[in-house]
Amino acid sequence: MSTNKELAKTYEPREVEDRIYQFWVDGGWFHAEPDPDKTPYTIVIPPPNITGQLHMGHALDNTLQDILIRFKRMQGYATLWLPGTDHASIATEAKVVEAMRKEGLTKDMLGRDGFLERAWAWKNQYGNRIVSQLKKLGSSCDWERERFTMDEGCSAAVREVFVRLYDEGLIYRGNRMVNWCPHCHTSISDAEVEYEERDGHFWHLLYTVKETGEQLELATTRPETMLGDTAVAINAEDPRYAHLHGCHVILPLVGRELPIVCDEHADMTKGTGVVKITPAHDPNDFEVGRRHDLPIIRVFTYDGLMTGAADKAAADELRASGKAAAGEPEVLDCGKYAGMTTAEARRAILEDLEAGGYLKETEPHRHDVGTCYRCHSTIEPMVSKQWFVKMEPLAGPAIEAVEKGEIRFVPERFTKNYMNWMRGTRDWCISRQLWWGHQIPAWYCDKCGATVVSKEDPTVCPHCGGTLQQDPDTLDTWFSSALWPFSTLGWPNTESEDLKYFYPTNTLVTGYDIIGFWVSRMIFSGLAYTGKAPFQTVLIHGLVRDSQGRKMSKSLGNGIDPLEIIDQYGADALRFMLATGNSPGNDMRFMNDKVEASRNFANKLWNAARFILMNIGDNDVPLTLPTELTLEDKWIVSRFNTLVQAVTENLDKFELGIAVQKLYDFIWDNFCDWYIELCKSRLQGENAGAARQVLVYVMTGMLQLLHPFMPYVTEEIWQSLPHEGDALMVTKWPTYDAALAFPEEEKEMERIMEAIGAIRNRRGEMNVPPSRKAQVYIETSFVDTFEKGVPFFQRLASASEVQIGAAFDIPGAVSIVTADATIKIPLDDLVDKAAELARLNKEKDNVQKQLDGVNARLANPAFTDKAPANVVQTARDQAARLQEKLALLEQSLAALQ
RNA sequence: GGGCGUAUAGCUCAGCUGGUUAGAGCGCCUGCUUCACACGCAGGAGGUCAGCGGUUCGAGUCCGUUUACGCCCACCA
Repeated sequence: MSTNKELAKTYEPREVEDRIYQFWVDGGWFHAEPDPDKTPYTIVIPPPNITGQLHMGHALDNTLQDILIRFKRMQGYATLWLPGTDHASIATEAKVVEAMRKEGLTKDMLGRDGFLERAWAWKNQYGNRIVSQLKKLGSSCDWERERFTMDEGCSAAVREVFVRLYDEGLIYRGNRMVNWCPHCHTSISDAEVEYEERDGHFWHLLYTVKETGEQLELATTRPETMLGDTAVAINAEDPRYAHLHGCHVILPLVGRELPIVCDEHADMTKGTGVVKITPAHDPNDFEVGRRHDLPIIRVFTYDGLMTGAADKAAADELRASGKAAAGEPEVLDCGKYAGMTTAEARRAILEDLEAGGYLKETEPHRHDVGTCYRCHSTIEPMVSKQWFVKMEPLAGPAIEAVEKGEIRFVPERFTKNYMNWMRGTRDWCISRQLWWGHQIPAWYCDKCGATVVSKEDPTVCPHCGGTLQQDPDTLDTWFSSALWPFSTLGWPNTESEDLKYFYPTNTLVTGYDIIGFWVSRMIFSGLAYTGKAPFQTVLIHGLVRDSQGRKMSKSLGNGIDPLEIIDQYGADALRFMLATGNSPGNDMRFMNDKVEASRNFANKLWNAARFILMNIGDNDVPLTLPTELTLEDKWIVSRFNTLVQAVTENLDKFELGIAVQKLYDFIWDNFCDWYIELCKSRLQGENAGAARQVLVYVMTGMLQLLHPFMPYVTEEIWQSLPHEGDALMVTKWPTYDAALAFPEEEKEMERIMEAIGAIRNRRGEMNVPPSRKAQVYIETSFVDTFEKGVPFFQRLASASEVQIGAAFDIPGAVSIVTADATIKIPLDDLVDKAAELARLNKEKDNVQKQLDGVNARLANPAFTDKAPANVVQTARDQAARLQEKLALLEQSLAALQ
């Protein structure tokens, strides 16, 4: 079937993309089903947040995935690219709260159910935006399988895992030090804390020793925590304070008596060697507190204010009721400081300390401050009752799987990154004080205080029949993301056909910035719950930066909208640009020039197709190669054959940037600049049919190889060329064919091309316009080869007539020497004899220099003995060629004089 | 304090397991209304591959070291 039609002079992506995308969708070619006759190839998408808008990072990530998927699909795999979105608990909740705020509403006013209703409405309204944006990019996802981290299946998987881990003792609840974001009003995991360097101070305080009356100097960066101090630590080995063992200090402003404890945490070499201990608000101090069984006194509220009488009363009441869990902190009524923000309290406390003579010194100090990854508020370390996943038993197998090579990172260096993360990680705080997300499947009995953890919602307490309250908290978003590779395929139903067929997945494509957040958690989750590594290869890419190398960010306003780029240059140009000049794991800069170059390339291809179509006209073109191939046919076919092999290999090795470069070079340089030009004379003559066949054959092959990178333009062209089948995207990927390798013809053709290049070069240097044709005499021992090239010299080297022979006596002619021939062109009137002489001499020197170099190597026995035979042979051949060229140059020089 | 990355043409970057004279795009210079394409064609200039040392017959590529920049991790009062 062929559907020839006129193509516009320039490629107009806007008129093509949506139509082609719809055509693919209608064809059902994105959809995958388990097929016993095929091998599966699966990628699960890193689910973008429903709050998100497509940014360059998504564009890169999804372009890479689509390239791999389209490649594998054409190779005949049962290819599944499973799409979906992430509920993004904190981000979404913040958006919904913000929208409510504008209406004067708060969460508390709506209540949990009312709030969730609004959140779902928000999700339904905006959650699909990113999906439609992914489609714009050309992503060939199986949209029939689109998933959401809070859909029924994913939620079931979450509960299954939670209950299982709880039963195995790997999930526990307790009062621990967590990172508290006062702004988002929730705990966050260690991974979600970002450290920022900020200016601060060391405040040197004086605490009076009760027993001796001496003043103990200690430094702190956070004086507002002093109200919660429950001890002062010194090092047992410190001779300066040996006499204070067992003594006490009086806490300034508060008057509380604190023990002086000996603890390794106190470092003799730092400051005065004395540290104040605030177990409720510092991770180190918390540990010191546990070692010495110190009271934990909380002085901040969860809103980041100083605690007051009401807070204390609430805590005391809990305590009195007997329901307080182990390690439940006491709460201080901060008196005059109550209700202040921590920053206000810091100022007030410092003033009071100074007034009381307790502040010895203030010293400027830069230090790292933990901030919330979302809102960048300063994190308050707080003792709080949260749910945790015990990491150590899970990390072991996850480390092993990578060590054993079951999972491979590309590039490999990120293995180290992963290992560091896995080895160093502490227990994972998974509870969040949010409503949007998976509510923790734990219930507490009002009556007997029992904790019930269950997959199904229980109605009454199984122990005493009392009423149950479900834990109000939700799970960390990453808890469900961690299950994504299998929860989306039907797990926990292990009989699911999809799960059996498509899992484990093959390749995970993501940025290095979420190895800790996501990749590592998927790995230990997959191993723990399915017994299998969730994927074989993790292809890591870098960040897309702005043209100055800065991270694209909202606050800088330097982000570039991929959709605008698509609108302006086309999705193919954007994709091609993102895949070009980039190696795995490295950051890249976004530059308009690069997109433009890619757009130009798409247009080049388009015009090559136009040329072919124009020459096809009404003729039928068989989709095979003609029986008789000319020299130039064999050259391009053989080169293409090599290209197929190279590109396939590169793609198999995830060297997408290299593959795309080879395609670019072949299409532009070999095919357009040479082969099409070489064909032109033949297309006018009787042999045009064969030329058309080869043109269509090679063009079709190029379209196939390029399709994963530039799906739209290739499909559009393919549809207008003679073709078989419904769509380029489901044609069979080309394979190397030994019968189409013509190394001899390639060499012959290159001799001719070199000669043409040399002539152009000379004419260019002499500023001879192409319109001035000239006779060309070729002295060569490759007469047959050059005979075949006569029309090429005429068309591409401005030759009028071409003579080929052993020797020509053309007095005053310009002479051009290649390794295979001396070319003489009578352009007497244009020749500056002196310049000609100088040029020939210069070239002779150059050749001589090269020859000397090669000869020196060949004369070195160490080289000839130790270097591989083919390398030595190459050097010998080269020496021979140079020798020959030198001789020809000398002849030309002699003739000139 | 650990770990990692980058340093190649004016700019942005490729260069996989070491092997002829190190490549591309953009920019620059010279020509060209050549019947696909000026989003084009032909030609050209431009690089001691950050410095130093080493391994090797041979190093942009491997090893060591120095410098500059960037990133990640780490509880440092």
